[in-house]
Amino acid sequence: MSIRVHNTQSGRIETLTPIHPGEVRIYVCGPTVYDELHIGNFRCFVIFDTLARFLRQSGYEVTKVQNFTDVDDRIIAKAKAEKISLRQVADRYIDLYHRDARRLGIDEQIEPRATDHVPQMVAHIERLIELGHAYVADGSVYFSVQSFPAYGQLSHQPVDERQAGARVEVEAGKRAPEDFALWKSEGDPEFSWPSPWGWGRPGWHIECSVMSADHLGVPFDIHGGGVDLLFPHHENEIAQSTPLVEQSPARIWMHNGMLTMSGEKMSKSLKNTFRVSDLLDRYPPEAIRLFLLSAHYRSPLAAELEGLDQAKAALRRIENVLRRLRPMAAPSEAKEGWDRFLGCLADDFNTAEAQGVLFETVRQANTALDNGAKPGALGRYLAGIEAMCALLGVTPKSADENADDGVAELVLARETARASRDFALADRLRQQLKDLGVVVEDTAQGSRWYRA
RNA sequence: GGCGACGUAGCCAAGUGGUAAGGCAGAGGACUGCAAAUCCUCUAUUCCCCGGUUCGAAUCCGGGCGUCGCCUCCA
Repeated sequence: MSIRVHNTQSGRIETLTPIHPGEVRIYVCGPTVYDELHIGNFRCFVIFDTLARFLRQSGYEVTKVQNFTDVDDRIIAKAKAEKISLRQVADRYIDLYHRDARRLGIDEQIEPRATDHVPQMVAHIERLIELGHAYVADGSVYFSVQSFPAYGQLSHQPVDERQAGARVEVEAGKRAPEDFALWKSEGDPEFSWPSPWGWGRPGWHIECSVMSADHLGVPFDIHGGGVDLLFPHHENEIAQSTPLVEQSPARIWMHNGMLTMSGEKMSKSLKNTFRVSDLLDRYPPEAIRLFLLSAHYRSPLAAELEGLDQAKAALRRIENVLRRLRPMAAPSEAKEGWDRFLGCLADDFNTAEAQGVLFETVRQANTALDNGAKPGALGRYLAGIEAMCALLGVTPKSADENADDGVAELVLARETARASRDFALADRLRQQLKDLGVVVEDTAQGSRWYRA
């Protein structure tokens, strides 16, 4: 099955044709680690994590890189304020990222740090100067946008029309206002690295060009990130990478839409963010993933608590059907719904439509269960639902039902009481179990219980 | 001002020419000692508004209105 995705650069949905057959190489713009991340940041990471799972499932070997930008004005400001090193600030937020990412089920990936690639950045910048695309001014180096006629191709925005109404950064040394810094002169040795142009630190965009080339080779297949990075970040990445390899560094540029709050983009500056760690206190991580994947990745998604509540309820529906299915189903190679599900994802990674297939399959499985279907048929449903959940990363954790705390005995005692129609005792035992956090369900096959 | 999206039920959200997926919430019914779970039916004759193209449009075209994003740090 061919996989089609939207490429911002062409503005079209294109068939993914890996540069190296059988292998897909992805670079995702990771976080700048100056603070704890919010759920909006994670929308991007969860989307591309899920995309990688889908590609692996489709038979590709996937190499995925998601960087940490660990040098930046805000990180430096924090380090100065707290009188600690740049590295210490970055480490702190990288650790917090990992804590949240692990809980949200983000798979292992290559996670390079900008400050570990400074020599490569210097070499890259030197080459740009040699090629006449960059110039030195007062110890800083700037990319000359004028030297790159294709500038604006990604954001579809001609350079000269971009400036009306826009605040143009006035920076001494720049030859043209649209030029951007590759290397910034920096006096404080605590926050700078040696270079042919004196002590300094990398400009914003260069780290992604260098790390993607370093870890994936250029060109690579997919470059991902939030649509807010389209301009100028990705535009600048293309400008500074293309001259060295004579082609755009990435074949396909994918951009996810913003998570919004009360109609506005969620962002630190608007102070309308939810920290992932706070949400994880209230919602299971699988519900958060289900929520983040409930809209098409290119659409904006409204992050209201109500949406999370709905996702939590939807997750419970999955939990319930799995609990019903597992004891009844025979192992199965065939997976109900699976092909349709993959088809949705192959069509510009439509996770919203794919979730539709998942829940349709859930309903069919429940119907089959109600109608007393054979273990083989139930197995197909179980295998399908489990596979779909696993790909989306929303498989509910099954409670540990083996803990030796007398629950099994209580459940058994209650069943005995029910059998002798001593409902008063049965109800007392139900309450006792409930106090232990255990829910008992009576079914035709006997009592079933789980920890709520 | 420029560029780009979007506007589908109470809420979230698919669907890009053939007569409205899915989830949540709500109502009724079935099942049930209780409870839960589950199933069935119902909840948008209609997809922001107005024109146009077409046998036929939520889907294409034109014009409005509204919302959002980017142009400045930003996933």
